[in-house]
Amino acid sequence: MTSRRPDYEEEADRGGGALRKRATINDIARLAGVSKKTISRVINDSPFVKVETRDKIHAIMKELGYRPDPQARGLAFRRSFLIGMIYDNPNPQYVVNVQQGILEAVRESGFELVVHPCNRADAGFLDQVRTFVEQLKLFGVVLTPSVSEDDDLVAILRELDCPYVRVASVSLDEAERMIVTHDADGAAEAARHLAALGHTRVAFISGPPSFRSSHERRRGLAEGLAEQGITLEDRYIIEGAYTFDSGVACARALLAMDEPPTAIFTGNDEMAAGVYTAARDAGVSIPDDLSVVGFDDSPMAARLWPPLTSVKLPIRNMGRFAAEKLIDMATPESERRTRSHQVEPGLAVRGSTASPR
Amino acid sequence: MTSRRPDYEEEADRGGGALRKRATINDIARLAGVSKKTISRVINDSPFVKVETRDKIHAIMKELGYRPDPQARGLAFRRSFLIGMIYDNPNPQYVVNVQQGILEAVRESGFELVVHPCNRADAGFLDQVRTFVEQLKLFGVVLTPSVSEDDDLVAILRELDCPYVRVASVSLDEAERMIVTHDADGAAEAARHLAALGHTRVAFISGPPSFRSSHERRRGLAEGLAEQGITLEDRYIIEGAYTFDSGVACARALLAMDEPPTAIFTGNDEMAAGVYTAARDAGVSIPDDLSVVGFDDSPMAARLWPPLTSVKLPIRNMGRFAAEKLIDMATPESERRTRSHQVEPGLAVRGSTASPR
DNA sequence: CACGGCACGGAAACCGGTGTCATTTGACGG
DNA sequence: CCGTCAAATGACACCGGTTTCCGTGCCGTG
Repeated sequence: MTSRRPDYEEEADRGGGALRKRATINDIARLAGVSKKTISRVINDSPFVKVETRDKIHAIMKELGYRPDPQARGLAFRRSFLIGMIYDNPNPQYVVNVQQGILEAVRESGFELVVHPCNRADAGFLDQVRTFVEQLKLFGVVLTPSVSEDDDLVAILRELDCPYVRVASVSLDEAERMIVTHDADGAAEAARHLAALGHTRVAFISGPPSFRSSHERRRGLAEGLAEQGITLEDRYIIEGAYTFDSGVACARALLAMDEPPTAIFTGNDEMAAGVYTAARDAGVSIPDDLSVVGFDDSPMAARLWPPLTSVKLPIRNMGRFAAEKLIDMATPESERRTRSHQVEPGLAVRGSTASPR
Repeated sequence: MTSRRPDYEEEADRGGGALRKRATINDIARLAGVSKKTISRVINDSPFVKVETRDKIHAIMKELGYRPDPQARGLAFRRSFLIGMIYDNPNPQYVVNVQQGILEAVRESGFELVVHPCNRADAGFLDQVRTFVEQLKLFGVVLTPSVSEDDDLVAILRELDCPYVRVASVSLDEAERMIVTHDADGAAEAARHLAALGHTRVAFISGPPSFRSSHERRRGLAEGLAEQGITLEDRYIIEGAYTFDSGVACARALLAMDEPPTAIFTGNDEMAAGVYTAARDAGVSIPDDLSVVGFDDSPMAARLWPPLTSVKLPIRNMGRFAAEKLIDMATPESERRTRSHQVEPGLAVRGSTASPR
């Protein structure tokens, strides 16, 4: 039973001094000459309040700078006004982008964002997430890969009656609860690009197999190449971890092969950066000796030299859209602004790809 | 009065189904055969409870998986169990690093982290932050540059009786509330490094003047150079914005000078990456024609080519230390593990610096 | 035997809102 | 003028804890 203890003092003068106490619902009720309940109705936009009454109450609220206490409301509602972001992605760049998007949507909504990293490999993973959601009585959560693919986790969220939106490379749930990134399509586009340049020995450095995206991106690549009559050979498929270091290691292995690939497609830009480093160490020139294509089109892609060709994913928008969907679940359909939440990958062609020698 | 409205339904069946209701303090009291008050005492680690009673109650709590409701406790305490991170840094890499550090400390403490970006240039900036802190009744906040340097903001936090820790380049408050990064020392070390290599025409691309660190880093650079009898000339000082694009623009301007600098020190690594791009466009080779030193030693520094020499700041630890200090404020001094929270900058020397021709 | 500190108990109020259900108000038809 | 019915509002318990303000055994001490 861990618990925050307020430096125990059973009955003591809690200092505090002359804090101008904030107005409460009772104050407003008294001043307006109505009951608490009516104030509550106004707070919650009940249609059963006379317009004049409502306006008058609004005026009083404004004058006193009154804002209902989220904690008290939450206690009664059995629900807080916090949105959670649950993630286990080893790539900080990805995380911060999604987060920015969520914050954009959250900022104008009155909710706040609680971030919660986790590790699916931990023994108590599910319990830990359950505790997080249950204790905070989260209003909803955004799940990013790979936790977004965890059906056990989703089952818990359903049990807890906690709304969620999953960001994933393929659809795993009702459309209402999904932001689908169609990774395979993006990878296929990269494949077509490489094939058009004349590459036939194409390698793939995947992310960890626990990420659905790893498989989707490989599948897309393989299918895109197959369209052009090219085979993605098993010997050219190697498993990374979505980290820079793993990219270096995998690229090293590929470049050391008797018949090394002429192009490497990586599961994300972090690993592509690793390929750059390994190539330099091996005296292999990009793009002359080796073409490289990344995935995500993170800010880093344009900063590398040569600038990295990369499958473009609107990661930030994905976060924004996910949060908007969540917030929409709380908005009456009538007031919901219809907005499109389609995510389509593209390909940003830069200097890291060229025809093989 | 913006407010989350639960799709109004005054009296409706809120679905929910057969949710196994969680145990409350009353259940525990009944089962333990004691009063609520005693349970409350146990929750808050009151010393006025017999050991056996406490153990027995703990056992019952454990069996029922009881966890006191933070919302209810918060309502009574007039305080939540959330820690806020307030930032306005334009560099996402910096933000995500601090955040990771905070999360490390927070994870094992029972608190949760709410992130709150903001913009000091906004008209309602102070009110907005006040609302954030007041509404959430934050347990405490971590302030990062440049909002950490805003005394008006701090005044509000004091008024709201909200504990805070400021991360800044110089001490601005009592030691208990500061994580000081001594940016000037780091910059001075970079200056000595460049001087030792024989550079005399050294330029500085600063961050925005609203960041104290911009001035500190310049000061440190100037002083370090002065030690070696070198002057940091005004014409070589140029103002960036801590962003990649600003780095490109500033470097372009510097390289176009009649007598361009032989070395550029940038306020952060993002801008250093911009210098790389501008140098390439101008046909200037790093480090042969131009030495570059960054600040932060972000992961990107090692990925650039040539790898970037950079002043090393333990950004992640800064976040961790800040959060630990905050949490310490809630821990009785007796139980506080004494830990050192010193931050010392260093210099990671890599391939982007060499003697001028 | 009086006294004081420890370890609790009990009832009620409180924190600041919401849900339930009853009651009042006003407009309208007869 | 009265009955009716929907609209508008109120009284009261409740959400899950904490605090207040007493009490009461129990035990050790002088």
